[in-house]
This record gives sequence, structure tokens and C-alpha cells, in this order.
Amino acid sequence: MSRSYGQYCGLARALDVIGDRWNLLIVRQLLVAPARYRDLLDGLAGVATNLLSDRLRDLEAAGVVERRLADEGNAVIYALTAWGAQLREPIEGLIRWSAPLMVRGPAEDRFRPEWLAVALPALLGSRVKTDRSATVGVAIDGQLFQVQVTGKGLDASPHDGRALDAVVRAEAAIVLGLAAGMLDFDEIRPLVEVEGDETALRAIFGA
Amino acid sequence: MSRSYGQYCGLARALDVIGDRWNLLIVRQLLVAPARYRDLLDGLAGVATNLLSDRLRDLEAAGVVERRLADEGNAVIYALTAWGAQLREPIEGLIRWSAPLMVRGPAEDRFRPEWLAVALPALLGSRVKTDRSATVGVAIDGQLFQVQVTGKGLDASPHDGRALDAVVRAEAAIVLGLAAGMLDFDEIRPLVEVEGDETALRAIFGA
DNA sequence: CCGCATCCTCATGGATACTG
DNA sequence: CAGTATCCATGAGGATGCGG
Repeated sequence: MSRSYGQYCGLARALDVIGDRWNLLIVRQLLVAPARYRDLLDGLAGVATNLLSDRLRDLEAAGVVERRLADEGNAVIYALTAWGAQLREPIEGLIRWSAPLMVRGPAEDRFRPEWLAVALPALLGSRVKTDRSATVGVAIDGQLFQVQVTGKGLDASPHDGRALDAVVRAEAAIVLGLAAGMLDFDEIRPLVEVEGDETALRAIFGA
Repeated sequence: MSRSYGQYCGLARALDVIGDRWNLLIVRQLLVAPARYRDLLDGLAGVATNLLSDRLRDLEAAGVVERRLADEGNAVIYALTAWGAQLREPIEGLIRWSAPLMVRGPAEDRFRPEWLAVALPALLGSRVKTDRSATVGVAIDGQLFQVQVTGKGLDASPHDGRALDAVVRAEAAIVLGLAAGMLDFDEIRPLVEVEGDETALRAIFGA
């Protein structure tokens, strides 16, 4: 753990725990789903293995993360404690705050669809429930895409290789619209539906 | 600015801007009130002057902070931009999240009453308005204290030297009660009042 | 393979001195 | 007062080793 700020202030004490580099991104990853060490290395996209190891120890000692044993035996699963999961609220606030930073698109940055499992609920509120699974439909340039959001991640259709890029552009479009005030939550509603009711989806997609 | 995470994710991009050490505490300080360089050095309690200088430059370049010229002439005033001020929401979320970290009391940590101008509204919600000024009354060990919260900071009475320590213990007591589930917001209401109506205050303090 | 631990290099943070 | 400049300690990042 990095040096404490030494301030009797809620924000300072919070940052003493989750202010170190990578910590909040680890929490984000575990908000998608509990994960193994290798999943975190992949999902964090750039973290050094020694740092991940250190941070997991810190977060465990602080009571944010806990180790579990996988059902089958010897594999270790990292998961958020109840307290750690309560970081969803401030994290969602930061995601909403960052909307103006997203409008320029991905540029050179890496992208993982599972990140949308945290971002979409933050941006769209209760209209998307990722607790179970959800189907989000987004129209791009008149073409319609379905995105399956589950606890394990996110899958896009059609599966033709352009799908993943389409998801990236979908979030960019949504965030852009929100940030510029060009879109309202109510305007997005026709593009979003929860739990794929086939009839509802057909109506939404006009198919 | 520290190295970018290189992730097309709202949280990662937010942290690219405000994730560096001291950045969020600078924002906290400016949420209390716009301030001069010296005020920030004092209010941040421990920041190195070169770091403060660097961070202010970063935050200005990112559009979180802006420099203003004081009315009188050559003095520089640092203030949040409209976007920067929107960090109040996630910061308040972190303050609420940190409640379990506050229950052990100040220990060796420094304390500045002005920090309560951000923390109290976060913990007590709309019951305290720091936009203008507010009077918060807290009972400690049967003794009653009044805390004047204004845009410029916070002042405690009685002014007998024990007052400041009392404020510290007051927040500890409030936070402790909330965290342990021993206090409910409605239970705190009798101890809190907005805008000192003399009659109401006398009733509250039983004086 | 997974789950780390070690080693090394270099950027960043922290404390202090200094300047317009 | 409002910052710069300087020096040193620390932490990040990358490569690699290593036991299960």
C-alpha cells in the first residue's frame, strides 16, 4: 500500500484504500464477475503481474476483495466482499463523469466488451439489468445490433467480425449523444430492452 | 500526467484524468471553495509544493480546474470548471463508502474542519445545505455544540479550544452510528438543523 | 498451464532549497 | 506569496524464474 495521506477525511481514507494505481480497475473487473488471476491479467489489459499480485493482497487485507476456492478444488477465485461491491456507486459516478472523455472514440485504446457490463448500467440507469442477463439493441448507421450482456461478459451479434467494432462504436454513439445533450434517456429507451422477449425485440428492431 | 491506462472504458479514462495522487483531494479542496495556491498548500496538509504545482497544471489542461484573476489584481484563484464540479457526485459516493474507515477515529491523522463542508452533505444528504450557510448541532456526551458551515469553511462553538476536537469527535460519532447501523438518518435529524432559526435551534438544543 | 516471486530499469513522488 | 529547481527514495513496468 502506498503512503497514507494522513488526513481524517472520508475521501482521503477511501483513497488510502483504493487510490493506488490499478486498484479501482481491479474492482471494476470484479464487478463484472468474480474472476481468476489469469482472467484479471487479461481483463486489465496492461497490468504487470507483480503489481496485480501486490494489489490483490492489499485489497484483500483492506477487506475489499476476498479469495474463494473454486468448487472443483484448488483454483482460487477473487471476488468482492459486500463492502467492496458497494464501490459500484462511486464507480458508476465516475463513469458518468467521464462521458465527455469517451466522445472522441477508442482511438488507440484497447477495448473489452465486458467493460460495458459496468458502463451501460451506469449510463442507462435501471433500464439495463446486468444482474442476470440482458439484451441491448443499438442502431448504428441504420444497421441494428444485438448485444447480449450476461454476468460472464458480453457478446455481440452478428458474429461476422464487424460486431465487436460495432459495439465499440455503439457505446461511443450513446455516450456522445448523452454528453452533447443530443440524446435523452427517453430517446435511448427505444433502443434498449431488458431480457429478450422475442416479441418485444422484434418490435424494437422493426424486424 | 501519469501514464494512460490505454483502455476505452469510462472508469479508466476518468482515472487517466483524476487518478493521480492528490488530484481528487485538490478537487475536494476546491469543492469547499475556490482557493489560492497557499490555501491549497495548507488545506491539503502534506502535499509537496512541486506536486501541487504539477497537478494544478494537469488539471487545468484537462479542463477540471481553471485559473481566475482575483478582483483586486494580480492574485491567482483556482476554481473548478463546471465539469470539474460534477466530480462532487462520485466524491460523495466515496465518502459514504469510506464510513467504515472513519469509525476508528482520527488517530494520528490531521483534521481540518473545512473538510466537513464536503463530508457532511455527503453523509446527511439534503438535510445540510452548504451552498449558503448552515448550522449543525451535535450532542457529544450530553454536551451540545454548534458548527457553522459556510462556503468559506467551518467554525465551531464554543470557542474554548475544546471545540475543534469536539467537531472531530462529532463526525466520528455520526459516522460510527451510520456505519454500525446504530443511527438512522431520521435519528440524526433532531441533531441537525439548517439555517439557524433561533427558535428552532433553542428547541433542538433544549436551551 | 496457473499463481505468483524476483530482479532490474526508469519514471514518479516527496522533502527541501531557491527565485522572481 | 507563488511557484521552480534539485536531489533522493519509492513505486511502476517489463522480463523472467519457479514450484505446483
